[in-house]
Amino acid sequence: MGVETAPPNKVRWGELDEDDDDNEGGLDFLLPPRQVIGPDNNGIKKVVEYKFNEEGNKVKITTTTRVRKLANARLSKRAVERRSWLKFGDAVHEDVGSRLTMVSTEEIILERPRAHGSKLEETKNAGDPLAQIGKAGAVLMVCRTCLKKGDHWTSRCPYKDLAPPTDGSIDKPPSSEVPTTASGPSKGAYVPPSQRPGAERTGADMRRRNDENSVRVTNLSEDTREADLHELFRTFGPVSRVYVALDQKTGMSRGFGFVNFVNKEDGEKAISKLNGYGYDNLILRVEWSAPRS
DNA sequence: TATGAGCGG
Repeated sequence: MGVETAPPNKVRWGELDEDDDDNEGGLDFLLPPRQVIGPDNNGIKKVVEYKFNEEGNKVKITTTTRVRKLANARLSKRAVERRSWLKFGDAVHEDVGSRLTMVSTEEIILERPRAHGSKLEETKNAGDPLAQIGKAGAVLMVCRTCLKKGDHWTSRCPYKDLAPPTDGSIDKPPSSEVPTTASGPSKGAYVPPSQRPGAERTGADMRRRNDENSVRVTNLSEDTREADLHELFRTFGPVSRVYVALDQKTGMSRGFGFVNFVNKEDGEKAISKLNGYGYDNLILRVEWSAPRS
């Protein structure tokens, strides 16, 4: 009386004792005791027990099981703390500890970007405050070279090779001690060799993108490298960039590439000389490239 | 087979 008992049907299978399969016969006292080894660090638990089988022979039974790692001992302090948090949302109706993970059935609408200025966008976004963000973003795009707003990034400035804006233009303090790139190198400021007056545009500068005078080369053999293309095309004049399209996954050449010439005439020459030229067993196709979208 | 990668304030 008054003894606390576990509620019926609330027994967890994992806590069940495994020796509820007593063999009738009552000879079990003749057997060595049951041994439990582990669980070890990998959660492997071994149970060695002895029984009489149906023919009355003594048999040894070894059971190896993987047990769940004992929870709180391995949890961080923070994780233990989290367990006492109040449940919220749909989970308030859940029993404590009944579920660690909730599956959200909430519907999440994802906006599909649409071509700018398409009819659908115009009508759908009318009066939608979120739609204004895109326009605000355009205003944030201010070229640091020519200061034009909403047209291009600094790296794409059509005037990037021309003189930078002079002092006295917008937003500049009249007499500033602060060295600026816009007003040319200040005394003693480091200027990379590639940017010193008279420096030739080669090597490292080739990475710099310039879509002008871009020549597309197709039907390249798969082992053509950018260096090979450069060798081949540089004979016509200074080359500002060489690119061989590679497969993102395999790293293999996709068989085409681009060569940018500093001077348009050199591109013309290259096209007229190299288009149809046999290179590595293949006939090259060389033509002006369409600007990339 | 065939028109490049990535970086933003």
